Amino acid sequence: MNAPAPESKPHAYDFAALEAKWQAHWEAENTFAVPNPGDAGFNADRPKFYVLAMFPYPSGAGMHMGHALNYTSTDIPARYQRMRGKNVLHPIGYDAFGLPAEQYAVETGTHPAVTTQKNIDHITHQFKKLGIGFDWPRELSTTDPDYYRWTQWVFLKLYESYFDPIENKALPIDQLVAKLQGEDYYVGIDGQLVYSGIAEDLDAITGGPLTARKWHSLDADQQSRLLDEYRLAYMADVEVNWCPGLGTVLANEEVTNEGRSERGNFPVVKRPLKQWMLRITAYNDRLIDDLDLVDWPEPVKLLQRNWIGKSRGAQVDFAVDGSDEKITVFTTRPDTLFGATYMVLAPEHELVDVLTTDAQRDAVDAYRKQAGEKTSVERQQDAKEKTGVFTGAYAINPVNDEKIPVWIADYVMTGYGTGAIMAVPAHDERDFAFATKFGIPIVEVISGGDVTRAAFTGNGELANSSHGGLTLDGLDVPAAKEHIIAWLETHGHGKATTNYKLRDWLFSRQRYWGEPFPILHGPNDEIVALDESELPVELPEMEDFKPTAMDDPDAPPRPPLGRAPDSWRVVERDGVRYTRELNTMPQWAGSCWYYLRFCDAGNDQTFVGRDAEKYWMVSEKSSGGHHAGGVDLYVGGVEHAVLHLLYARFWHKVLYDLGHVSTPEPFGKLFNQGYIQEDAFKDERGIYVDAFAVVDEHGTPAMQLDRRQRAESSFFVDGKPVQRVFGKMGKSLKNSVTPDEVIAQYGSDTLRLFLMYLGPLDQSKPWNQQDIVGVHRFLNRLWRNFVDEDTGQLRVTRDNPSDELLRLTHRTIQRVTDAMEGMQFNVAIAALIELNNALVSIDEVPHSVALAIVPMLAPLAPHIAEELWEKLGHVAPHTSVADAEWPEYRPELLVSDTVELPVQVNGKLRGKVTVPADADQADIEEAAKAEENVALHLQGKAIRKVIVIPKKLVNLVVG
RNA sequence: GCCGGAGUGGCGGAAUUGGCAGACGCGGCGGAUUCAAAAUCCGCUGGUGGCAACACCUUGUGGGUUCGAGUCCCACCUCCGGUACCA
Repeated sequence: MNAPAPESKPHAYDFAALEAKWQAHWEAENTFAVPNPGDAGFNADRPKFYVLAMFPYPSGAGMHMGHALNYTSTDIPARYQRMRGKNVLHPIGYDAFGLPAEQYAVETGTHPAVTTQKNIDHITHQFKKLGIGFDWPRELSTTDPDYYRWTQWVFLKLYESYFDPIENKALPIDQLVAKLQGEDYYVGIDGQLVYSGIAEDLDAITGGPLTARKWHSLDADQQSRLLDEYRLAYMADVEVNWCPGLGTVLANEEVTNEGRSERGNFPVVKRPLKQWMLRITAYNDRLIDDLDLVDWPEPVKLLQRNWIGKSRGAQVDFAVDGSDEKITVFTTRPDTLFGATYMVLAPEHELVDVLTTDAQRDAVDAYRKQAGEKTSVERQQDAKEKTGVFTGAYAINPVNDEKIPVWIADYVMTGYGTGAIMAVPAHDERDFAFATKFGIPIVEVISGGDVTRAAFTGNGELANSSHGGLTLDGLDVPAAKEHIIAWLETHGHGKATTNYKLRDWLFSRQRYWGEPFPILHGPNDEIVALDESELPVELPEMEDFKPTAMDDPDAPPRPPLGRAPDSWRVVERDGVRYTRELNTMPQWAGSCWYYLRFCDAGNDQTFVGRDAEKYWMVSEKSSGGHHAGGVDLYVGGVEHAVLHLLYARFWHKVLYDLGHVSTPEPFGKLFNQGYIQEDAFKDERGIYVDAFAVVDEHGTPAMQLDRRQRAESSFFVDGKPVQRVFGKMGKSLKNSVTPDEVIAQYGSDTLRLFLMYLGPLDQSKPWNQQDIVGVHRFLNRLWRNFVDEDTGQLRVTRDNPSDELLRLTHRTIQRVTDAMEGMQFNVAIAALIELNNALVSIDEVPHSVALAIVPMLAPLAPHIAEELWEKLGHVAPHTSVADAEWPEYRPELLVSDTVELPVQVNGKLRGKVTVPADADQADIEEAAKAEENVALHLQGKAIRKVIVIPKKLVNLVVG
């Protein structure tokens, strides 16, 4: 890229100098640090505005254009709201734990803390070069012990709490113990708690006096295990994605569709391991219901609802022929029970071994082995071609006592429902495909389709559904559901239930670079939580923090902290040797509550001070009860729609239940900004071409060279077709531009404007480098309108603007203000350009126009706005434009005695009339008919109807 | 397959929410400056016809509601994103 041409004029727009000047000023003055309630300088009269961009992972590559877009898009509303007179909290931090830093450290032999700090310094410098107005004193990193001390503290709160089913909220576990001691609860079947106050028929619910027990009848070990069943943080044997090659478990999203690790491409196997889990499923309903409280994009809410996946249906018990076992299934279609012609268990289902007959054992074992080795891609391919094997066992359909075969098949999964289904081939597409393949009977129980050809899943009238005293025939689907569920419940064959897709959150990682758990393990496997006063548990210094890779997928995991020195690993208390928990928390942990820490980042007494939390998190609207409060504007990519945003809501609700925060939801308003796409292009020889010399028309990208390139190169030809490659941004693909390069060439004001001008903020759009000159020209033109480039004199006059300019100015104020409120920064910039273009032809800018345009520019292009504001000199020296008032839209200035109306004939514009503003309809009608061009078009035709929309238009209907 | 989002000039995109479609920018064309180019500045630029004034056409396709539709309703097509045997 060419260096900027040397400026010939002594007072030309020198972005490099003035940006450096104002960045130094903001830094020296701490302009964007905002005081908390109780601090010096805190102004309680101002409303608050808490705006937050999802904090970055500080990678070695530094900031890319997506980051620049994200943080500019919060800086603009932050500066705008500040000018609207609010106390604005706009903080920044770093989500710095995680695998990339650890891997980089392993490769280079540098400690992750060192590389992390280096990366943070780099990105911090880039933020400052971009001119983002962050509240720097509140800066934090999740890797800082002063921060993760409180992450550990929240974990303790989770561990020390349970979810009370009656109160529908988290309570301290002590309260559960008190209730159990007070005999408010029985311990029923499977250890579930039964509240004695609501149990009318206790025996039925608790499984009878033999299984229902009181707290005191349990020994100490049983008591503690029972409590563990209820804690929000608990240890359990769970099926996890175990990656032997990396020596760690992986989250689902870290596993590719091919069943391999995203990093390193190692095989990943399912295996049961004892891991920490968080009971997010206790909050299923509240996580769904409270979405109504927040102002989020509907698609994101929907994504979360689908992710939680609530479905209502019934549990039905099927007796097994010749056995005491029963198979429990979940179904959303209990109305089709009479059409159940076989059962399917997931291959991993615990009853498979018990039920399989000797004759079928070999076939079943072979199938299970093969199913277990299937990758998810193969499973997907099997979605059409069903596989399975008969176990030899038969179940008994409770509604008609018919014997139906029990199969195993991998189209039924362990993870959902009970891992077993009743199969109704007539009314379920998957069952239909399976039954057709294996010759299982298809019984139609709902009319309306042709079940010899395809499953019918719609509503219709029940048929073939009578046996004994039970009949569903003639009912429609919803009525049949209701009827059959009542029947199942009275006959003890099942009950209405609700099922969720969401699983509890696997919270252990076998990694070094994460938060250590505040947990000790005793010699008898007992779990001991540390006391708050013992936090933080700092990561030990270690030479070798590499995860242990292994070949044997069944070998026990060996987390890196297992190699920590004994001084860290072993804790002695009262002569008993305890070992610290050796796993660390996943990367999501730190981001679950960072927005709270920003309210009171320096507090070393508590995770967030009461008053600070109340001030920043409780919005004015939330007192009305229709708004959840929380962060006023949270901006980030949709990729976090279900993970981070769900996890954070869960933690927040626990903290809310326990009385530590004031709002039920963390993020009142969410805005998803789009991605910047970085296309790359190859020509026919497979050689990457400069992405900036490619135009894309109708999806067929082709070379388009500008005049200079055409002159220079005989090799590349205009119109030569090239192939689009969706490659990663990078030098090798010739499509990479860093913010630093653009800032060096055009300045950060230009970059900021350009990023916003690319298109609507919530849409993804390609980086189109050649367009950048447009906004750069705008800033240059603006500068020239205000400053004489030869003398440096301000070209501003005290004269009043012309009516036309005054009108344009106020229309611009209105448009820019609306655009700011609606996050339509591209529209705001367009309006400012239009106003600025109107100034080109006049000698001097009227003072009143200057006082409108400069503040409006300030959130978007703050450096040049500061410089011009200072030159305007109508404010005290060293007062930042950031403290200027937003210009007021004064519609009364636009009121005119007359109004110009478009006149249409049959809906087509034929002329214009100017009438007095207070003209009545008859006057307007007369004027319209008299208009020259209109009269021409009327030409004697009869006017059938006249539509007059006051202050908008006149339409004459003829013919 | 299901769910969600979007289709407007050569391109990115505006359109006060039913009222002059194409703001603003890029690109293109023409001009100024320059020895020449880059950069910069000025003008023109949706399509078709016409020397012109002007006329007609135009918001993915087809229909509908309305005095009037890019905007609302119905059907369809295409692209992008999410998800995937969830019983």
